[in-house]
Amino acid sequence: MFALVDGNNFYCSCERVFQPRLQGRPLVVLSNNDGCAIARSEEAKALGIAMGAPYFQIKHLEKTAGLTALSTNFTLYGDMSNRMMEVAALLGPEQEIYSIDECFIGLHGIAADTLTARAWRTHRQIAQWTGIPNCIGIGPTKTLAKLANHIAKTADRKPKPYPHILAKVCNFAAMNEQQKAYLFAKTAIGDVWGIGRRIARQLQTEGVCSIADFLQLNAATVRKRWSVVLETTWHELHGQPCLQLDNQPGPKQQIAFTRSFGQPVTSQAELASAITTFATRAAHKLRQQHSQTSQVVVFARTSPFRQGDTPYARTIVTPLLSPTNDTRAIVGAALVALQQLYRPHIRYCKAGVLLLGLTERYASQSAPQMELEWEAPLESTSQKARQQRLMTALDAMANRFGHGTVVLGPQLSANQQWPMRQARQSPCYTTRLSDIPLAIM
DNA sequence: TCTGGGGTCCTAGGACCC
DNA sequence: TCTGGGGTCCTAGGACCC
Repeated sequence: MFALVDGNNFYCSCERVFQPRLQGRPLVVLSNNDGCAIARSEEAKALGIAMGAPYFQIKHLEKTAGLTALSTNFTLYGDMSNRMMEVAALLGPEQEIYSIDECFIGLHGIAADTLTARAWRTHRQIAQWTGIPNCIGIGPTKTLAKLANHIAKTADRKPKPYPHILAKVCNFAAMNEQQKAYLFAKTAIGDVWGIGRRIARQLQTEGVCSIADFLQLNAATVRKRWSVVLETTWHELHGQPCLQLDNQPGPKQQIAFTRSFGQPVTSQAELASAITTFATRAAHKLRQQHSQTSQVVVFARTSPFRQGDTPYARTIVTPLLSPTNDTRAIVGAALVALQQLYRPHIRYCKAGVLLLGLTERYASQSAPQMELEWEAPLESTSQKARQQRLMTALDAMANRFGHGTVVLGPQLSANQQWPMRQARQSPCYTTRLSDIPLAIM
């Protein structure tokens, strides 16, 4: 058995913990650059604000409907997430942290008839100890646990189609076949984890609208007509587990640092400044997980929304001679790519750096890829050691004093217009001494 | 005027091998 | 004029997730 624990409207709920005046009122948290709504309170949803709605289209609701819009504060959300996960972990012996606001819990060894009561206790503990409202779904597969969680959330806020008794905590294992059949018939196929808009539309044109319809299909047909991925979902919905709990995720296989610009960027120096920053940050992430990269990808593009601008988008992949974790080598490769990519008179609105072909820095089994080079000898061991000490020092300064305390030259070469707009960010209540809230007795 | 960021997995097709 | 069969590895692109 699996449980899925999920914080409701997570970013909004984190803000409300420290600003109780936002309780019961429409609230959205905006994406970077205060671009669009990426989290909405129930009251904001009731105003008809869609996920991803551009801020400039909903701004008027601040005056007319009491809407509050906040910039993202990932430091706060990350810390609140850690606290929620610690409490959620008490539900069972194993935990997979699936995203910032949800985790799977492996429930093996726990008596089936105690599961629902146990989940209710965890639900209340998370609410009481962290202030985050949450829902818990339980099922014999991960997909069914996700589905149970979806039902628990929906039943909590709407009277239809699910009975209110399933609100907040929903346990498939505690239901009889008739009850399950009712829920499968009432749930749209697109609400299932792993079935996105594309596949849902294709299924609907074949007359498959509900989960019940989908379960009627033949597994082989599903695989042939769609994919092995969808067949997995089919088995999981039938109660046959295919997806394991992954409680020890390995290092990431790719690392990205990309940003939209607050204002369009046209000059090469400014773009080089941005790319240098992005590559520096990506290299920092790379070292934090003790990896090295063998491919640096740089892209830049115009806005898909601005009509009248000449559309332009290019991606350049640069393979490296040998894997590295050195910021200077990664920035160097990225800037060479930028020279090939750059065109004047283009209004760039988004750019990024991706690191691919990641390997473990200290992998003992395999010998590292070496350079075949006649002229210059390979870097000496002492050079490598010095280089690593330099990177360690850079990371220590970034971690202690912040990114941008020490930077490579190209990052400074332009008056930086590209940093993000974040006009309305809340304090880092839980992670910065000066931001800790005061309780006046 | 103003529209996010960071991931994973699978598959088809090309390059290359013997 | 006529030109095999069976593999692996890599990459780009598409689908999905939060």
